[in-house]
Amino acid sequence: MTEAPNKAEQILRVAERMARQGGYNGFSYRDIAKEVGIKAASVHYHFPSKEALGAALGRRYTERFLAGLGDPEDAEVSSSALLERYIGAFRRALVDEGQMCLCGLLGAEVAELPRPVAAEARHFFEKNIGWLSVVFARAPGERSPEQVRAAALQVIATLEGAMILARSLDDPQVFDAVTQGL
Amino acid sequence: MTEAPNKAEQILRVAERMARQGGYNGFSYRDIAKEVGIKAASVHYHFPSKEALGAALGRRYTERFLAGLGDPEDAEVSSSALLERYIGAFRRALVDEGQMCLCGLLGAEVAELPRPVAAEARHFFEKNIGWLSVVFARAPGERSPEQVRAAALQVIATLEGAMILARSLDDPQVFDAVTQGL
DNA sequence: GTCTATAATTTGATAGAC
DNA sequence: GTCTATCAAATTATAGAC
Repeated sequence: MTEAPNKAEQILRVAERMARQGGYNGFSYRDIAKEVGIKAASVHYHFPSKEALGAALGRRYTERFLAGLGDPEDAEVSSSALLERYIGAFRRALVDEGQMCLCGLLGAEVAELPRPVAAEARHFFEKNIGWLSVVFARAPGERSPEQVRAAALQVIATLEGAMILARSLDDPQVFDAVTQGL
Repeated sequence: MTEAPNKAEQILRVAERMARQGGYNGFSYRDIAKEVGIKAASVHYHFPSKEALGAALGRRYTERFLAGLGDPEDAEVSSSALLERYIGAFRRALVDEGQMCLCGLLGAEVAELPRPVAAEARHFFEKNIGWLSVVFARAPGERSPEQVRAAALQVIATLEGAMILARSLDDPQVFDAVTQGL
């Protein structure tokens, strides 16, 4: 059974969905409140400022995303299977949830975001680079740390771009056409 | 000599720069007016609605971007040189101008954009796919139309993602690390 | 924790004078 | 073409009652 989520959790869920459609400026306290079934002032009780809410969204998204990926050092799973798992995480977000990667969208807007929110977007990517670097370091073949990092950056960039393309062209198959190259 | 731009052109320039930093909801008529040196009401004379302004921004950006790429069938230039030119166009936008690709940012926000604006973002990508497909069809080697299109999609996705990553990590070298894989 | 009430500002947009 | 004046609505945020 899924526990009945508390209000803070409900707010985060609703806000995340909205942020992943329209970005940081694409949702308001009133929008969230209406959907959660409370008043905007009550949202401020849980998240005093929008900047705090935005940062909480980014933090939560990063934690959940990384938890879903599992341990990149797991000896039971091959490095190629881990890469497939990584790609699958983005694919699910796009195809099943019908949404953009939260931190991909925030990253695109990063120049105009409050610092704490921008910091969370950056943190998401640093963590993702770390995870993929472990995977690529495990894969057979000789590679320098720079090459490992570059490979990680290439995968992340391709996936974020694939989501943008698939959504702009309104065609989920575009995502698969792009990722077949990974 | 550069001609003194008329007001509509000045508005478009200022608005584009703002949109490429913060997205469609990241600029206002007042912001633009202030920088151009007129009043917000005067901006409405040139662009009656924000949706119309947003669509004009996308159209203009796409035209300028494609014009800068030149003819993909130019026999004087090799297909590999054309690909480098394509990558260079994104690199300049990021490194020299310090900005995101307008349509990459709009594409990320596409789910919450007014239809005419979303249509321009889509149009940008369709045109880019067309341009790159001509280049890849010219390159040596046997490829199906599907493979050509997939290669084009992969390049575009990688470049848009590379911009997001480089900006989020505040490190232009990330762009080069990603594109060395193309 | 949630509410009402309200503040202060910003937003996109229009009417009409010049 | 640009202005002043104005609008209605939306925005983030706070104070204080319950």
